[in-house]
Amino acid sequence: MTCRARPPLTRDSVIAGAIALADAEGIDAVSMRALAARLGVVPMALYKHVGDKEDLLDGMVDQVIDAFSADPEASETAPRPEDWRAAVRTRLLAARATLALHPWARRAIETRVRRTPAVLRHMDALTGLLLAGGLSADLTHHAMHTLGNRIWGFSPELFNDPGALPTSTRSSAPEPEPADYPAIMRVVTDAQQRRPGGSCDEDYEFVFALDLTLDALARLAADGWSSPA
Amino acid sequence: MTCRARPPLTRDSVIAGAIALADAEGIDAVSMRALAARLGVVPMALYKHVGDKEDLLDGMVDQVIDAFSADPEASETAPRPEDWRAAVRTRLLAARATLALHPWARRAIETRVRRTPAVLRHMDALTGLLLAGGLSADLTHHAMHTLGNRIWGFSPELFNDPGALPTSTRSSAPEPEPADYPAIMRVVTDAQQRRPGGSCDEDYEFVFALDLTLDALARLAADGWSSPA
DNA sequence: ACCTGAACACCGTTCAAGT
DNA sequence: ACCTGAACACCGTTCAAGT
Repeated sequence: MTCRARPPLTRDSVIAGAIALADAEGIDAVSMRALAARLGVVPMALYKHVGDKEDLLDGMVDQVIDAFSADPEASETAPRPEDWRAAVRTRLLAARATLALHPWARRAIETRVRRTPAVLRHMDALTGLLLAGGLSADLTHHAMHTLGNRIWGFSPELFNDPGALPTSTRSSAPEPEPADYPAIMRVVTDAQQRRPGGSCDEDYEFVFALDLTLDALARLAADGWSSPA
Repeated sequence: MTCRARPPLTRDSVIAGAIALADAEGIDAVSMRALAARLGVVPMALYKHVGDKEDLLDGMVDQVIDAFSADPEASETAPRPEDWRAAVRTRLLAARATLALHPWARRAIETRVRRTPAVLRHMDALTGLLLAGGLSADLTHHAMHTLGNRIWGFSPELFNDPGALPTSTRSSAPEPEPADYPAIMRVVTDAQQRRPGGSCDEDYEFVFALDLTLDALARLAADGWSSPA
């Protein structure tokens, strides 16, 4: 006899379970076995719904990106093509807001190699905004590369240890002394005076880099930049 | 009786072995057990020289970065502080050349969280070039964040599948049709006409983004930019 | 000081079988 | 169609022991 009615698994419910697990316990806790246990099922049951673990991770990223690539509001926020900078900015900040809900997604996106539908949809929307803004196809291409991972709403982590900056190897060798890195210390000291909390304001750095890039691209576009050779 | 004289392991030789293994078979082939086998030793012998696998990976990244953070020529190439843009450019292209020899290093760097001595040395040298060039500590800080992973000589991968662009989920759902992504197709078609090989010229994209960023920073510095509020 | 052997608690994935 | 059980070939790491 069937003991308890359990809604049958689907690809989406398996992926949603994996996202919930990653949100709760981090991406390292997402193993096929742990996910199966959480869904009240034997590990092998998952393989009817996802091809393998890579496919599961692709699905997780796709489902998260869907939240902003589906894009309910982008059509309202970019009525005029000449506002492409504002439109791009809005879209990338929306991506950033979504990603903030799923801290594991940043690293997961970096390691994905497959281009899933939601990923393509977001990239296409962004590319479309640049083209509509009057950038040439060539300049648009370079613009996408220059934006890089910032199209997903995150910047690379630079000083990424929470808290203290200089950390060292576990064994051997001289411990890194602050005095050995005077230039870094000067910058860090300045930043700490400006922001007593201590570490970097990642949101500010994201916007700074984004606006710097968009400004520079707008200038190239206005100058009628075209590829050398 | 000792059968064959084997030079005793050291931390550096263990790490060098891991780098050789990663170069030959990829980073996924680097397991403690496979590395031990390659070094003709039992897995547990490694733990006398590295703390754990994380420490091994930190060591690998550190040893690779050492190749350009040790920096024999940088002192010659940046004699005049006002040439900071050229000096930064040279240093990052050197980093890129080193990284090209170790394709696995890109992903390894992205996942590292520890700041090892060679990492700090490179960051400090770069920070120093910007400060010497007359950028304020604050602007230098934002510059480092803006450069992001490009300080290690790589850009984020955007269309990173070798060959064809649109790839899909393994199962279910509509296969992504090129027609669904008209903006991407326009850009890709344009790029392919320009470069019949097909895919992106990663070297060109790296330099494009780097110069765009350096130009924009130089302009801010010349305008005496300072942080709002 | 440096290396070994056996064991523990995990992985992802296959295959053949159940309902 | 969907799920199960047992097994395979791996992991990283601990502990107590060897030389």
